[in-house]
Amino acid sequence: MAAPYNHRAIEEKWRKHWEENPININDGKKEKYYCLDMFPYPSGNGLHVGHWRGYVISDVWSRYKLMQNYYVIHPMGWDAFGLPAENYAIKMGIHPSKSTADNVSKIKEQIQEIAAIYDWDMEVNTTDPAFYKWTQWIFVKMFEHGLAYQKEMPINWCPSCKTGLANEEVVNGKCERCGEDVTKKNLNQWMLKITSYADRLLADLDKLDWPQKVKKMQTDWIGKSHGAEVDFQIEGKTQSITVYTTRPDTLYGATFMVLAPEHALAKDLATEEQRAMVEDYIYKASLKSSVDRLQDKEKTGVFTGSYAVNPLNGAKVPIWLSDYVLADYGTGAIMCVPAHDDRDFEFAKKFDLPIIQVIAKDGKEIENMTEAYTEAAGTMINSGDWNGMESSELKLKAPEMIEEKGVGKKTTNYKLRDWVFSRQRYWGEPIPIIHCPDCGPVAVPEKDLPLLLPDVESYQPTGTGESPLADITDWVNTTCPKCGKAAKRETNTMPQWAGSSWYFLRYIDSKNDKELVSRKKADSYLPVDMYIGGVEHAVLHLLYSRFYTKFLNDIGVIDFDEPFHKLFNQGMITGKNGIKMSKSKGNVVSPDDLVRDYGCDSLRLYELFVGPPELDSEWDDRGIDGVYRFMTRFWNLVMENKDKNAQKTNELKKIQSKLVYDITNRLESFSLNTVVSGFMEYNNKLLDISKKGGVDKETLETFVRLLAPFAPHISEELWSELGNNDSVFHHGWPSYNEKDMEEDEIEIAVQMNGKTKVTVTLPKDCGKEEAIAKGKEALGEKLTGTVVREIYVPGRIINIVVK
RNA sequence: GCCCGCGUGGCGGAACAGGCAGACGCGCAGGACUUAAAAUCCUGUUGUAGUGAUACAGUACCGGUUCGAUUCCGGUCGCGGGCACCA
Repeated sequence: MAAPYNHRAIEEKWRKHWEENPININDGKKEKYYCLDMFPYPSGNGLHVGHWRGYVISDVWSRYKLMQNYYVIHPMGWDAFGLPAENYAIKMGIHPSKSTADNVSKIKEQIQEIAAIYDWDMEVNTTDPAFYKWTQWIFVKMFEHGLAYQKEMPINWCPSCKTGLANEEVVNGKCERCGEDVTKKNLNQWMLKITSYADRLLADLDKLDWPQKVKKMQTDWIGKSHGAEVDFQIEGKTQSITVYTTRPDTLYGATFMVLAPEHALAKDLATEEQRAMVEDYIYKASLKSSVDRLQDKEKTGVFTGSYAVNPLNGAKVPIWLSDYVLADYGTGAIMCVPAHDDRDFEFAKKFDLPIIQVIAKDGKEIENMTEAYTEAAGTMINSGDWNGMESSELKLKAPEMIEEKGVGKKTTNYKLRDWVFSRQRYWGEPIPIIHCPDCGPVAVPEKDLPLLLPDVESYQPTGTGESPLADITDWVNTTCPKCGKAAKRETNTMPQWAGSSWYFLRYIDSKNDKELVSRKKADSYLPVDMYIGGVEHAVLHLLYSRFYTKFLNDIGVIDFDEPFHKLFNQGMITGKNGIKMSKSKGNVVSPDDLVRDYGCDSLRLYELFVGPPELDSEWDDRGIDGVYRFMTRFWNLVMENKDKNAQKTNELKKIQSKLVYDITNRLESFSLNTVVSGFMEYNNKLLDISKKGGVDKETLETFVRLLAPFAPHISEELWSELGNNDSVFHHGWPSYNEKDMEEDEIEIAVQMNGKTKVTVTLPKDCGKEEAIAKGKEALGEKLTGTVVREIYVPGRIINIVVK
């Protein structure tokens, strides 16, 4: 009796073996393949089975590429700065530098349980000064190129995390991290001018092999629109108000204007009688949080008392203020066409403002309008010289026509805002700027980088809008690098996204202290070929990384302008009923016990078997038994047959080729759950054959080679049991023989009126006449009625249509 | 409100390109082995009717295209996700 499957002994043996004899070697000749995981932040809770799945998927893919003879770049690192790590530290009362280091070593141990082929020599950690030196260096370069600038403005503020947030970090008016309602706070902030890359960020999405969903989310986030800016002269003043509209075709229907309460002219426009009301409205609007602003569906507003002139027809239109107009989009002012815009319609109804239709729907004006007609479809009416034109055509031409008339210009707009980059927190990269009373903001010289984060006792956020660093006077007080006079350091830190926006560049040259990455290495090993991670970063990290990459390309650090060629988003593993795994819900499944009881190989297979990798799956521990049974049976199959010297029959030839064909196709299309079911299915077939006679060695070896990327330990062990002395990963990916898969006879279904009645076995190249005859014969007595049509699709179906 | 995706047994899920729906696995039921249990192996497992071969129904619902629809088209309902006053 051969040895039973002992996962613990086997896995321990091969882990040690791989450590001493690495299987992924860069010999300088092989083509590279860069397969990257989204690096984790070192949470104190450790890994759960959901994290595992992503890492298993990327490792399977990496090992597959390895077997296809690539030099595989498959690194891992730590996104250790930022709010989650700091909040954890505060909660536990441990200094973040210590708690993150502890968590990193804990998680690293867990990640090593996966037995992925990570190259730990490449490891990076965003909190390592040797790493963040370059995070700061990029900021300095952006500052020098005018892409990092300061601005005093009301920004999103999380009262619980006590810091400012980027637009991307506010989800439904709440803080992305802690769920607290986000308020506004007026702060002087460092901003990154991501908007100057808006067009390229949008256009280059076409180049990427990414899920449609993610591309669309980025497209929507960038939110490019085409339209016109139109100038409305203020009555009795020399100034005019510029509005942005995507519907210049409706300009004749503009019956009033609305300015955001924060608009620069808002106060000046108030007449004596209206002044008190206007100032009251502006004050109240400033107190509203973004949640209030979202939730208050009911329109509010105040009349300024002033009027403007419609530049086309000279009509006098009242100027109102309302918080439904956003101050930071377009010009912060809009022209209102209540007949053709829902929001303007609602506002006009509430404040009893005139409604003029300028598009005739189906050739006539709508009587008793109860809602706005918002489509650009119909003939123009009440529109002076535009009357009779088609609205959809006019919409496209109007911007130029307005430009010709000298009352405005054609323009585009984006929803994307510049990136609020300052955080009033301790645990981040200090922004390397010195504020000099004479020179203004001056970058810390490159020779002084990294600018170290000072080690302090008190790192709690202050909540005042000042960073905790502001209290460290010896650190704050310095001299200006330009003029040498006394100056103060910037005390805000960078957001968590700063390090993660470029870390993938650093892995391939992680110890270089002269450059961010050597150009030679960058040209050889970058960009990333396959990027695997959750979909939650669709607009945050993935947009920021693309922005950074384009900038670094522009300044010549790298020679490409998109970081990630292909993106795969794995689904989430949830607890029962689709509830997200979390410590507070008590439904976290740790991989540790499963690895102990079933082995790493079984857990790897089961992580894939639970469902399609791109979809969310509910975790159910029980299913792993099935995978473990498969492993045992396959083990027994090989052990029983390895020395049998069984003949290779035609049947076995066919099975071998079909196995390679099926597994490869499923793997290529990332249908990893069906790869595993395929292994089970073919194993069952071979067990059957084994009972009848035996399975030849080549078939067994082929199976082992295919299984290797999925279950590496057992595959290496069986590979050696089959008499091989080297690693199974050095034998390439198996190929199949088309001829061996050909069938002489094919069983096909015989239908009557499209419903299958019987099956019949036909020769491979059976002609129609013979096929129909055999089909009818097989139907026998079931064939009733008059035959009106006979359909034969070779290899697929016979269908007899009767009446 | 707008945009995107998805609805298949008791459960997770499969079905290449419009051609035998339910592969594979879990669970469950019965059997073998065992003093017994676990493990293992075998058989069955969409529903209804029938001892049975078999018949009919069936991929959220209604309709269409087709010899034939889980697959394509239109509509309805349900679930999930994204955006959310962006003019």
